[in-house]
Amino acid sequence: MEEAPEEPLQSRDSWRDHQTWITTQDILREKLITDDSFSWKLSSEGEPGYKKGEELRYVGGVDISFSKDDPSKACGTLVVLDFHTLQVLYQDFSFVTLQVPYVPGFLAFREAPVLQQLLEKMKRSDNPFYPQLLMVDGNGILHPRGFGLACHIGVEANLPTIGIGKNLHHVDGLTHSTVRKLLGAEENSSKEYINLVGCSGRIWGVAMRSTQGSIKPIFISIGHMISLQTAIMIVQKTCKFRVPEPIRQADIRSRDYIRKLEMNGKVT
DNA sequence: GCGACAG
DNA sequence: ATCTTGTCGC
Repeated sequence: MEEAPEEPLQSRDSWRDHQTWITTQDILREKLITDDSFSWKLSSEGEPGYKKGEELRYVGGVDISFSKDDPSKACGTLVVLDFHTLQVLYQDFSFVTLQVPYVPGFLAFREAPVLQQLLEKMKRSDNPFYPQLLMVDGNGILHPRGFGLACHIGVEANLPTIGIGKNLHHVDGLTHSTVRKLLGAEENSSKEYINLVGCSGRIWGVAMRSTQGSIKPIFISIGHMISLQTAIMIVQKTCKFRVPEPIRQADIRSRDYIRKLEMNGKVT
């Protein structure tokens, strides 16, 4: 007669968190700026009356890598590159234990805190290399509620951001096969990128062949305070390989950092 | 109903 | 995200 089915306590809690997260995203999204809203210029050449120091120079990149032994141990990384030379001017790491799980659509609640802390540390110390623009390993508005990790960090740090996805997050009917079809289409064969138009007609970003002849695209979407057109241009100018340098350097150095820790047995 | 689903 | 070597080609 003991028929009371085991109350799924954990699912009740995670449902509550889930709703809180959605509310948070909806509130923060009201502050999102989706066009160019920065003081620097892209091409200072020939611009009448531009002031030196106003052009884009410091481009940041953030990424997180994980321990292979303990998936909750992670290394958040922030790098800043010179926009023109693509040389790394600054790097910083934060080794942390993450308590929040990865849930598709809620990546920011897992990864944003560490990355924001790295930005904050740089700003507090008035570091001259503080980024004028940040590229994020994860999507911007290409997200179920139009507010991915890049938007989240952009709004909370009040910084222009661009979202870079290495895989497509299925949104508004966009699928892997949709993109394959579009990129493979004859009329698009010469284009470097194609708009990601969902069933609703909304443009969520672009799929870009960042390297000549590369099959696997990257997915660019706006984060905060930047237009898609400008974002595309900047990504193109920072791509030596498939992934733009700020993201790639953050990724490489982040893995390197965590690998060295594991070598010294500091993780396990 | 089942599966898909950034990192 | 992470587990993983060599290998084919410019």
